[in-house]
Formats: sequence, structure tokens, C-alpha cells
Amino acid sequence: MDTKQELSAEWAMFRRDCPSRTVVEVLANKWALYVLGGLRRHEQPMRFSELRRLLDGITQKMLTQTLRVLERDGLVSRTVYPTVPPRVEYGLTELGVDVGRLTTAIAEWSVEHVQEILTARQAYDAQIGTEPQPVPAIRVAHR
Amino acid sequence: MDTKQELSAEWAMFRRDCPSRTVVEVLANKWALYVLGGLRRHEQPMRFSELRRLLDGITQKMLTQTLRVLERDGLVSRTVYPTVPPRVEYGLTELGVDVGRLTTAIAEWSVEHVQEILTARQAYDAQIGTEPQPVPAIRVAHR
DNA sequence: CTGAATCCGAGTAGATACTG
DNA sequence: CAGTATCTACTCGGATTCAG
Repeated sequence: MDTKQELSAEWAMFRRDCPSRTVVEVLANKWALYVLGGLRRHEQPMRFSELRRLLDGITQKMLTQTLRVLERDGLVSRTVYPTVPPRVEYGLTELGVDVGRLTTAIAEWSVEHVQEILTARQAYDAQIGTEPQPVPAIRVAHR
Repeated sequence: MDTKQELSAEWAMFRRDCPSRTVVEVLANKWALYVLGGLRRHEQPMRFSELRRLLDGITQKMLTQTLRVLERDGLVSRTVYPTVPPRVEYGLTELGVDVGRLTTAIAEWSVEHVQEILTARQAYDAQIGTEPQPVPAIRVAHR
């Protein structure tokens, strides 16, 4: 096959030019994760303002932006009802439901382990400044 | 219990003041996801430069920064060998291995579905500008 | 109600140079 | 080798205003 740098498929995903990176860049985002998680939990389409209320703290701008990106990637569906005032509903596509399992897992894991992590942070922050005891570096041949 | 806005636990994670958000903000990051994924795949501690090579495209600055954050949160362990030249190895803690399952799942899902998503993007981008047919909005009483 | 448009400060990320 | 330290360019995200 390829005579170049033999790169097993399992490692190719770490390469800069792997197209999957563009997908990861969309998913590895706080609001994208919560939008997918919120829609998944609700189990049915939600209106813009409904999502806005659920995702406490998100601005209208970020919600719009996030929804557009997810819609573009085929993870979220957008339905406009030509009424006055306008009514727009957002739901997950099949693909969105699928990846939603994963993003939801991240959010849930965070809830389950938040205490351990907060403790770790305290420990880390505490030993800052108490560490700098420049051990008289042992010399070792470096290969 | 709480007389305030009855909020079932399943929805509390979406609130702005839920501590778990600080964890999600760490995990919902491209490089954090790849660092955890890379260390997990390698199955054994990796040196700084080794990780740098694997995570094609990451700058030394971002790698250092990402590793610090993950170390602070107790997901990554850092071992310094007092040799010359210095040798530092990074590995996953128990907690890191655990969450690594989830972040790896995201990365793998991205690889598996990148084609569908690329197609969705093309479709979305194509119908931009061909859509604006202002349907003569049907008037509907609003509530 | 559902956005689009703008302004703007803060934080992010890259490139580069230097150190133990 | 494994960082730290800068400097800069740029993007993100928030606040505000306006519109269909």
C-alpha cells in the first residue's frame, strides 16, 4: 500500500489533515455539547427560547451560532412554522441522537466526578509555591 | 425540600451554577480530548516530545497548557526524572483512563461519521442563497 | 418570538527567543 | 529535552440594538 510513513489507521485520527478533526472541533465545544445534551434529554423538538432558558447562561448569539453549526453538520434539524410571531423548533436528527449519547455521557460523567476533580484542583493549587525545592539534579547519561 | 423552582436533578446539570460545568469546560476542548485520547491509545506514559509528535499540529505552548490543566484536575499524572537532559513522562490517572473512554468515543465517532457530516455540510452550503423564497407568511393567531 | 448586526474586551493560539 | 517568556494576531463570547 502506502510506502510512506507507515501509519496504522488507529493513529491516523491524530494527524492534522485527518478530516475527522473538523468534526471533533465542532463537538469539542461547551455549548454544542449542552445543546445536543439538552435536546436529547427533552426527547422532543424544542423552541429557541425554550432551549435558551434551559441552557442557563447561554447568550442568544451563541445559541444561534451553535445551532447553525450543528444544523449544517446534519446533527440538528430546524423547522420553521410560518406563523406570526414565528415559531421555530429544533430537534435532533438520527445522527444527532447518536452522537448525543456520547456528549451526554461526558456531561454526566462530569456531574458524577465533579467532587473528585474539585478536590484534585485544591490539592494541586495548594502545593503551588511549596514545591520549588531544587533537588540537586542527579546526573545520568542520556542514552 | 426546596420550595424554589422544582428542578429535577437530571436538569440541574444545565444550570449555570452547576459545578460540573467547570469540568465540562475542561473536557469540551479539542486538545484536551486528543491528549486524553492519545495517552489512552498509547497505553503507557509518553514523553512530552512524543506527545507533541503524535498530536500533529499542536504547539508546544498549547500542549504544555493542556497538560497542566489535565494534571490539575487529576486526569493526567506527570513524572519527572531528574536526569540530564530532563525526561518527563505523562500518563493517565485512574480518573483519566475512565474519562478517556468517553473522549475517545467522541473522536472515533467523528472518524466513523465524517463522511456523512461532510456530505451534510455540502448540502447545507449549497442551498445557501437558493433558499430565500419569502413564502407569503400565513397569518396565525398567536395564542 | 427568532433571530441578524455591531461593537468590544478578554482570552486563545501561533511564532519566536531563551533557559536549566 | 522540556519547558518558560513574550509579542502579536485573531477569534470567541458577551452586551446591546435593531428587524421581520
